[in-house]
Amino acid sequence: MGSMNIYDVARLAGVSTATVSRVINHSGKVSEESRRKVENVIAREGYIPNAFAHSLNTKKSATIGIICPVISDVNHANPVSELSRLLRREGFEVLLINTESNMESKRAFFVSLINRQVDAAIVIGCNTTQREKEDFQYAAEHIPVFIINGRIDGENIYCCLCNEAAIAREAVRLLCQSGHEKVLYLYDSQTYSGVKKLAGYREGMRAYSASEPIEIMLDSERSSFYGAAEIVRQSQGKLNFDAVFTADDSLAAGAMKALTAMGRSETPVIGFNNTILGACTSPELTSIDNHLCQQCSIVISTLRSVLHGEKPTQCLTLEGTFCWRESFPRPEEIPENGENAEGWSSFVTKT
Amino acid sequence: MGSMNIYDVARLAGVSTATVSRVINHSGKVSEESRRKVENVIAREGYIPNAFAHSLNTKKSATIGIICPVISDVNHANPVSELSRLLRREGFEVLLINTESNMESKRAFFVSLINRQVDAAIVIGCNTTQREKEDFQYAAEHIPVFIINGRIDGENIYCCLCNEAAIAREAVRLLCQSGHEKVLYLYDSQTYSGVKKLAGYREGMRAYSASEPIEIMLDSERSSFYGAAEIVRQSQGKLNFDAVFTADDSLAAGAMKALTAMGRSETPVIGFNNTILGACTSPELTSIDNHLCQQCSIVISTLRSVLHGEKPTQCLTLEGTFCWRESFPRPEEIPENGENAEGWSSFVTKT
DNA sequence: TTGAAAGCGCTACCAG
DNA sequence: CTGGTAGCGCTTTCAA
Repeated sequence: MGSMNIYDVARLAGVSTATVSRVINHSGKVSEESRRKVENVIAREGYIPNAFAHSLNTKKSATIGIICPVISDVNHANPVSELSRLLRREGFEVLLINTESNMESKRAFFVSLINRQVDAAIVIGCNTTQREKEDFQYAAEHIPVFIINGRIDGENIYCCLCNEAAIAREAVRLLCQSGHEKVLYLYDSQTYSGVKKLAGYREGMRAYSASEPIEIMLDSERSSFYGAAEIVRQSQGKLNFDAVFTADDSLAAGAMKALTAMGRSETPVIGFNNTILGACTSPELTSIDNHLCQQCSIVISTLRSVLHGEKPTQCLTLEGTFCWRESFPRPEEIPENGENAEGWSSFVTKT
Repeated sequence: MGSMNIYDVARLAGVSTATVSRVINHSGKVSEESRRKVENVIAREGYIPNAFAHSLNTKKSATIGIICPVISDVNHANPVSELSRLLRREGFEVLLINTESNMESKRAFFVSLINRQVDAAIVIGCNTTQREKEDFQYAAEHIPVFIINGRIDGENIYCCLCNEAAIAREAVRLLCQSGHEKVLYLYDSQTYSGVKKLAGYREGMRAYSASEPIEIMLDSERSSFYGAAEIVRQSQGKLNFDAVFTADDSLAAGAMKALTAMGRSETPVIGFNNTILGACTSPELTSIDNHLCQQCSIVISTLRSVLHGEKPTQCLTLEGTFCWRESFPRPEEIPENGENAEGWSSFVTKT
């Protein structure tokens, strides 16, 4: 049974608990014979050490907390999957907190993680409120905090994000310069990332379009797919747009569904986040990849170095890239004066 | 800083650690004045108790382990989301293990959870191998084990699942009786659930079709969407089928994509698991709902009663239901002799 | 209602 | 290389 402890093992193996501990943790010198005796007893009795007692001494739990807003959203599930894969490889377990909402205060979640002695917290996305900033700084007084696809500056806080504003602006440019200046923008989140995308859209419209921005913010509590479909359907005759750009593929998929039903399937549509949804729709969806997966591996390597006592760069930014599909095929290059739109590789910049 | 312990709080509040402990855990009698003093110190100093030291004494961690094969798969992300929501409501944290594969031995994962003293393990899906069975029974010697959408019998193991074989058989019946007897079945997993669906398909073909089963198992390591699309495309002129039934919506979506490209978009298609994918495709996908979400809440209530020392029913089975959409509209009812195909509600049966 | 003190299971230091 | 032992931070008798 599971009710065996290190004293039992020591007794059965005829050694001290100190020796058993050394064998279990591969620490210190142990004679071949002692090791063999201890390992035999452990295997025979099926002894499993108590990680709590261990951590109480070492002050390390080998556990990382991940805070994510909505794990059922593929944009969060993918990073959680990638992070847990990488963390397992490094010998960490994952304590997962699904906040179920973006805007709620994270204070209690951080307390929960600190209470459980996680070695670090990784947060997927963040907001732009003052409160959010304070919550992160509070947590960072106890444990290092890492942010994927979001940014908050502060001691002991490390971020990795995508320059989504720039690529959103670029998307608008391409839409406009291919003759579609009335770009409808659909979004449903006000996270850091959401704010940046919106800003990029607005900049793009200001720079390249003769018409005013046409933005619609959907209720983030509802399904983005159905919400977007409904909005586009209702826009019939009211809204005057000739292209659609969205903050997420699911919004784009919904919009396309409605457009097709309205006989406007030729309207250019660009989504965001490059999910599998884009391949399922017809026409297939052109989308923007914010390289979440790569952000994860960057964060993990930053985490590793922080836990080793180093002081790595606190904020890294990737550039987004287009994934061209049918809903807006790659346009002939229309270079902006002097600029070159090529080179949207996953180039890493320090800040 | 976080380096404060219960002794510091006791000293600052002018009471003993026992009293502080009582205040924190709302246990035992504490005078109003002592309580106030302690609470003030805790609030002022931002003291966060060490959950490990607590659990070392109480032998309860208020943590549940969830083992799921591939969290980036929406069929697993949804249950994890629902489970974590329900568990949080009950005061539990979640230790998440993403196994990244279905077939690997779960032994090490269980050990990891037991080592971390979780109060119970919830596993999403399971296999049918002898090894799997042994792993579960091993784990169940230490902690109660709960299975969502899978079944393994044994002491201290509790399951909730959907009668997927029955509804798969029913799907085949409806396809056949509406004039499509050459049903192609696409699948890519050999889990308990996968095996049952396949069995249902075979039974259905035996009972209602004049032709032999046409089954293709795809490589589960590859994308099911693209894999299915490729298989169907390659089947051109080789395979003779007039309907498609798949073990998952993503396979169905891929198949439909290929069918449309081949000018066969009128071919009936039925998917499984009723995901959002089905709404994005065109034509929209008829699918089967195995009520995973409901399974989660059943498992959580079972878990609650097990942790309270009760002995609830060990296995509960739900019936699946059809979600009718364009790819195979609800047929006029074609009752089997005497039977009635109505009533696919989420009826719960005991075993 | 309170506090002293003996653990919970394990680690790590120190002496041998 | 080994073992004795004093903690890690908290809970929980048991007496007061």
